[in-house]
Amino acid sequence: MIFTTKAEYGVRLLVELGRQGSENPVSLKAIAEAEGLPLAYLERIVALLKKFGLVESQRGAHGGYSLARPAGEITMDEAVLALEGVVAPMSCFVDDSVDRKGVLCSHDHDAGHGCATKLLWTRVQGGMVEAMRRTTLAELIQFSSRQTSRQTSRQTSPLVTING
Amino acid sequence: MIFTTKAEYGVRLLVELGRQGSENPVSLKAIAEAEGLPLAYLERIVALLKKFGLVESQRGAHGGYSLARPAGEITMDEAVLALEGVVAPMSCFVDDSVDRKGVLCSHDHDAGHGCATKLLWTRVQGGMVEAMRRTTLAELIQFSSRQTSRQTSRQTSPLVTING
DNA sequence: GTTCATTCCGACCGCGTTGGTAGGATAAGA
DNA sequence: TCTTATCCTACCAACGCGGTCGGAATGAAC
Repeated sequence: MIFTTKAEYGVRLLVELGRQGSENPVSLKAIAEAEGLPLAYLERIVALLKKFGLVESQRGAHGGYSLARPAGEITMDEAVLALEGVVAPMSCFVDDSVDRKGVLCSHDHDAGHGCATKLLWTRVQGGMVEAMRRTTLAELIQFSSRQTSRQTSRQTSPLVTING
Repeated sequence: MIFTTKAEYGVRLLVELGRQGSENPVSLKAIAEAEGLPLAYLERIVALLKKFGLVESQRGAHGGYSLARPAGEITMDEAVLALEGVVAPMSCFVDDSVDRKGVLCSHDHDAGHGCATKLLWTRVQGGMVEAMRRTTLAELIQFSSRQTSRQTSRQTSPLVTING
């Protein structure tokens, strides 16, 4: 499994928050009951989202959480980054779009030829990040509302079956 | 981290195998020493590749492993599938390109609206699988050979930095 | 100003997976 | 028959995950 339940629960939490509108903050208890998730665990998860500035909190009675921005301006790469930390295919993987020293890798001992897997992990990460960046929270809210009705015709990516 | 060292070691093993040409089989010991990887662990990893039909083995003295197919015909989605098993973003994620029942998800209890994260995970998996399918073993071999020379100009995907 | 609902915070903990190791059985060339 | 290699199973420590617990701080309501 790629992501942990932090990403799953956290995104669902965001969706639930966005679904409520932006009137008054929603308590975690309400969300936990609506989604059937453990409250104490959700507390720790929402802290990640707050630290990253995706949600705002109101303490005390009638307090709760609300989106810090409109759902259309929250992309999933932000959310997942906040929830899971840096998403990298491999522990040795360092994105060298910043520091261009060629191949930064713990396996550089095999002198002569560089890290053989670098190209692969770069592409994989690129594909994932691109998919997350073009998905907004607003889309997820809309998607989860019109479920079970008609089939979503606009399939953005060809969806190759891997587990079949 | 998305993948475990199985994928890392396994792909490096394949690259090393492809680099040797297809004359006679290469022993794991040679690969382990070349890549600085634990031999006993490599044995278990190569077993996965063999079970999936990506490598062939020759037992006994002067035995070893060799690619079952030309490197250009081995795509990385096969390799990763053999090494890591089914790659899914989330444990509840089921690819419904086969069985179209709408949203198959363990979180279907929230009646009315479907699984909110389904769209996201579908896109993420699609992006990953696509990236792996278009990457052949031959590419990795070629890539790892011309390392440290000039910069690879043809960057297939825009590679957005996420950990910056 | 007490009460209650809520966010906030840190410690704890069982469990499964990961990344190895150990030891041997089997096969085949010299 | 010795050596080199694949094969196979069991074992193990360390770590992360998913979750709980207990208790602060905070603020609205009465």
